[in-house]
Order: sequence, then C-alpha cells, then structure tokens
Amino acid sequence: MKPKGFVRRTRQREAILAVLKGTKCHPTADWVYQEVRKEMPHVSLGTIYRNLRTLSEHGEIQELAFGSAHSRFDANPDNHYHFICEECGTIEDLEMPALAELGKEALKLPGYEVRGHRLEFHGICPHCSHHRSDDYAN
Amino acid sequence: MKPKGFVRRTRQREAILAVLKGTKCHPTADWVYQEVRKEMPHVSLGTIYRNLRTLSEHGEIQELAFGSAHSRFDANPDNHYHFICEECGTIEDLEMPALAELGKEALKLPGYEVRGHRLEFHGICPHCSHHRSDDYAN
DNA sequence: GAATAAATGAGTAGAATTATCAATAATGGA
DNA sequence: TCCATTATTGATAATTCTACTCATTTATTC
Repeated sequence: MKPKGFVRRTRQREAILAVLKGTKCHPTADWVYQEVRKEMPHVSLGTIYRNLRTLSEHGEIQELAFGSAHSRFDANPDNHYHFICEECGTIEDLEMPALAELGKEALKLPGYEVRGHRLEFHGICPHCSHHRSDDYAN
Repeated sequence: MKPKGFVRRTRQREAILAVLKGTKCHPTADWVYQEVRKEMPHVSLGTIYRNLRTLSEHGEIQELAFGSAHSRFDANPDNHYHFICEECGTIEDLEMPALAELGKEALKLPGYEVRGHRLEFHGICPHCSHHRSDDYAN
C-alpha cells in the first residue's frame, strides 16, 4: 500500500541539496535559487523556499535565522543570554552571567578579531510545558 | 560651532526608548509602534524603524536578529558554531566542538525544557581585517 | 502501465523593512 | 529670543523576502 504523507525524491530537491552541500558559505534562498537555475533554468523560486523548509523540517539541513522573520529589540545593550520558546516564540532573558571564557576560546582563531558572542537556548518554556500536560490529561 | 552628524534628542526617540525600557518582553518594531502610538498617535512607522536602528547603532539598545533580515541555510544539520563578520556579513563554521555543558548549565532553570542552544561569535574576519590595514596605509 | 497524491511552476499576495522627500523641529550661536 | 542649519519626521511609495494558490506534472506503489 502507498504510504500517505511521505517525502518524494525529486530532481529539484536533490539539486537544492547538492548545491547546499557543495558550498562552504551559508547561502540565502535566493543564492540557492540562482545556483540551481544554472542547471535547471525553469525551477521556480517557490520550489526553492518550499524545499528548504521541508529539508530543515526533516533535519537534513538547518536554517539559520532568529526564530521569526522579523527582528526583536532589547533595551539592555549589555551582553546577556536568551531563552526562546519553540512553542510560543517568547524570548526571555536568562540570569546566567556572560561567559568571558567563550570569547577567549574563539580568540585562538588566527586572524579573527572577536568582538563578542551571542548564546541562545531554545526549548519549551514553563508556560507552554504546562499547557502540554493539560493536553495529555484530556 | 555646530557639530555635524550628531544625534538629536527628539520626543519620538525618547518615547521609543521609554517603551523599550518599560517592557520585559523583546518586542518587534510593530509592537513598539503600537505602544508609542498610544501616547503619540501621529508617529510614523518609518520613524520607529529609523530610531530602532539608530539606537542600536549607538549601542543604546540591541537588535536581536541574525545579521541580515533573511534566512541562511547550512547543509550541516548538526549543532556547530558560527562566526559572523560585522563588516562583510560572511558566516563561517567554527571547528570548535559543541559545548555539552552549556545545555546542562541552562537545565538548572526550573520548568524550562532546554532542547538545544546556539552560539555565534561576531567580529572581523581575516579578510576584512586585512582590507582595513590597507585603508590605513593609504 | 495505471492510480494516487506529492511536488512543481507560474503567478499572486502579504508582511516586514527601507527609501524618498517636502515639511518640521532640535540645536548652537548671535 | 530669534536665526540658520540640518537632523529628523510623517506620509507614502518601493523593495525584499517569504508564503499561498491552483492547474499541471511527476514520483511512487501496485
């Protein structure tokens, strides 16, 4: 019997994955589009976006973005860390002190002038975790 | 003599900063807009964006975003860290191993289910650092 | 090969952000 | 206090990135 909801292996998806694996840079969707188009001129930009999402949802690649598409702002300009809830998207400050040794670690890289770092944790916040238990109870 | 290129102190900028300092959430530009509008109904959304940028450029607030507005993709789905150049925006993989103890540290937070973390360093890459020296030489 | 449903291409739509520009207002000096 | 200067604003248009729609195509299983 044919399974429902499975993932097909298409020329386009293969090409996108190949392009991504063939570069050390961390390209944007549009860069990938331009590359894939060289081999497959009729590929659609929608296809690129759709597949990049599908691939990252299946853990084959990863998307580098700050949760939502739009920026968020923080009145505290000093370095501190955040927790981002995967469920509700809430961003919270962590009390954890900034780790000075992290910068030093990276300073070992020759030629790189490290000015700072950013650390975020993601997972489920207490609020959403609570709602989840409610769901199981029903 | 009047200095050229200085930053003025405007009602709008003060209001934006006040709104941002008055919240613990990490709002989007639009949220700030809605709040400022309560006190200042004719404020323009463009003014919000302009000031949020100006303020973060002057280190009075910080913007939480992944460098550029748009997502970037990485063929490597495993957790690893990145270096982002503030000059050219290039993102590079770091050889540094993922720090397991970081997750454990954050796990101490009661009620939070930490699933992962992300660490990025920012600064100047060797390539841009080199160009800079050239500038000084001229 | 046929049936099925996922995926595509082409175009449209929407949301977030930036640019444009005449009008306004903050600043330092007279 | 008034003036000259110019950063900033408000209003709107323009861009950019991404998601959505839907008829058509195509990968998969039988």
